[in-house]
Amino acid sequence: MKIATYNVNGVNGRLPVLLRWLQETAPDVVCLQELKAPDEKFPLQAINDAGYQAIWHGQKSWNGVAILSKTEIKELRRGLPSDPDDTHSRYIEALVNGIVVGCLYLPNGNPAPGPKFDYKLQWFERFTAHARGLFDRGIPVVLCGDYNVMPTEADVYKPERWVNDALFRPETRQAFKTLMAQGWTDAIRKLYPTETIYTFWDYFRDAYGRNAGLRIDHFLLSPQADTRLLAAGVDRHVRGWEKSSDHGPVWIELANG
DNA sequence: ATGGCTCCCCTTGGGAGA
Repeated sequence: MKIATYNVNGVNGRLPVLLRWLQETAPDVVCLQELKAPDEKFPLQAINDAGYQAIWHGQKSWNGVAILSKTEIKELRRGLPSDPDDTHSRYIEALVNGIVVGCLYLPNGNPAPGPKFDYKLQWFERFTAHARGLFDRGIPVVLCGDYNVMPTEADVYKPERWVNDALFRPETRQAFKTLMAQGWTDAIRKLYPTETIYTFWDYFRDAYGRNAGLRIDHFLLSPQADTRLLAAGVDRHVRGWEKSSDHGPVWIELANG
């Protein structure tokens, strides 16, 4: 069973690239972030025609998350618990094939310090509290998406340039560590502990051509999912396509349960 | 330190992204 995550940076502007990638790699489940579209503008017909069911949580202009699946998908929740006033569409969760799949788009948080950074850290705490509950259920859980965190210096092309950035500040890395301390497995780092692997290359200065990237899209696995991990990777070449997102798709392969 | 590029919007320049 192949599960992928892809920050599309605009689901409608990205539709040709998204469909091409779906056809080429045929994941069973796909988590999308940054739809940048309200619910009524989600391109359901094209996604159905590509062979996927979908649930989505949209928002005009910003954010927005979705889960696509080739098989039956049961929505478990949209939005995180504990802040009904949060208007950002950044989390959606479903049960697919006996696996809980959480799709997240963690806030960027720049500029830091400031209210946006505060919101990022608060969102991170709410997410970590929710993750605790999922972890304690003792079932296969996959939490994937754009975490907007480079966990270590190995995940940044030039760490010294990013020390004051909201994606790499000590508070942000500490929040990620606190989450991981619950017992989650970082799928990419488990299989490739020391390799340089990026999931994002910005649009400026030929960052992709220079491989000046960041690893910010992650797969966290509960122990019951981790024991089924067969493979993981980044579809790096997709970033080189015409009209690409600034992120590349990331995926894992799990053994059948 | 800045700005480079690309997305979105009741667009034509601004906010946000990372």
